Amino acid sequence: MWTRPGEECDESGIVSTFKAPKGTYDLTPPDSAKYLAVREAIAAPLKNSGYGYIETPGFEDVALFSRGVGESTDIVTKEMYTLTTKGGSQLALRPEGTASVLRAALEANLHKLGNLPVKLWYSGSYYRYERPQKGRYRHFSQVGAEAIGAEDPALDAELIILADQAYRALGLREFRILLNSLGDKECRPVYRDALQGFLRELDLDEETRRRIEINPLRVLDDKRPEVQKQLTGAPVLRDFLCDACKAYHEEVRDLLNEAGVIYEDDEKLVRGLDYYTRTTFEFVHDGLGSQSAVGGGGRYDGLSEMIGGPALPSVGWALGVDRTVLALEAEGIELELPSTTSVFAVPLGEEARRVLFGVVTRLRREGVAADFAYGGRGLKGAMKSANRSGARFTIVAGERDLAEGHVQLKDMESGEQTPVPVSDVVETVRARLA
RNA sequence: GUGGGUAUAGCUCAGAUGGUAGAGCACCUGGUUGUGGUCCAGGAUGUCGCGGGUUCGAGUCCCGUUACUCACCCCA
Repeated sequence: MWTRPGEECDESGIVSTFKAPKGTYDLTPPDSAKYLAVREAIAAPLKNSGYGYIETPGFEDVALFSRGVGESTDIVTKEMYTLTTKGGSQLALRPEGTASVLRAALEANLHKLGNLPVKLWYSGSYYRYERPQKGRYRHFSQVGAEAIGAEDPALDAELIILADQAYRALGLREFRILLNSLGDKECRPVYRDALQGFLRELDLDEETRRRIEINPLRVLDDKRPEVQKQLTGAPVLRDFLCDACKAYHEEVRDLLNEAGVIYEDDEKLVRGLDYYTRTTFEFVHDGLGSQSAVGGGGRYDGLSEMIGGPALPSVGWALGVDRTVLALEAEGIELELPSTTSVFAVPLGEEARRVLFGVVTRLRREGVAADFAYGGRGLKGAMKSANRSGARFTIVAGERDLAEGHVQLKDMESGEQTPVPVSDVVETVRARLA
């Protein structure tokens, strides 16, 4: 029994090929460039608005998530990748970013350095054990932002405005912003009771009835028509908001209006993480199929205390990188990514090889993106590589040219080729690229 | 966890009623012994997902299995 590279045999002799694990995928060139650009586009407005970069481990104590995200959520009860270390610690691959970032900020005492709110942004991989489908993967990528330690409607508005700005900068137009307030620890429990009373009278399956007792607000989100039909006339959270929550929410809405950000009030928007209070919002895109949320977030005034910290009212969001890329594709948007290579060198023969390799090295040291025809292909093949590289210029040289002390500099757009002395190549190229 | 769909060349896919595989794109070679992108001519490529069954004969029919995919659920 033999195998090809990337294949292995099991004991029965069956050949299998290694593949990315279920629900994951690899980012490879050229598509990977799009993901980098999306991450950068989302991060840019944050960097420009006082948010500092934070990076936390890919795994945390399980209890951080079960206490933070919430025991009643599917994320914690069904979707975490958990493991026990050799030392007996219970860890989980992070299913979301907020709890980790807050934990790290508390641990580093960032909130004691003065200057609240602490504004942070991050970018990384997250893991949830779910049945994969379009836009939903077991390993996914988010860029997030958190503003910790201030209760100020302008902060809620700022974050929504920055996300809106990021999406618009990417060229997205067909996304919608859904906005709601979930109330606080004063008014939400009253609403919860009223809603439970209403829901218990309905004809629902067992699973949903269980949800009524654990997290009744999420029943409002059920997509099944037979459920939605019964929900007409359900008590609406808006009617239960206390005066403080109402005023806060109105202020957020006013600020968004003044900023010209278009949003929709959606009193059924609840979101699946337990820590949210007051402002919640979601960015949805209708071109993605079932997984329409490209980003979401909200205020989480109680989370810090839930994980053992002081009272630190905070607000944040996370945007899905994978889903944002899907949204771009759905709108047919091609990002204008600059060519990665400016100059491509094609040597003919051994001596030219050494000379041009030196030229390429000098170009790179001068900050010019340059590449080289490796592997000894023929001239034709090397020119093909030059063309594929997207380089504006190709440098060709063989014995004939070197004998005269120059190389051929070819403009790949016009096809024009001119001899340039070897000693002047770097300067000439820099001048013509400028 | 529950349901549906799909699986043929590197990619996208065609192969009514069973008769042992095709297109477009991509790739390679030549036209141009030192020049890409256009054009012309030519060329290579498949255990038809895997295992079993029916049949003289299976890419095609039946059973099983795996993978992928979409939707429910959940969410970024």
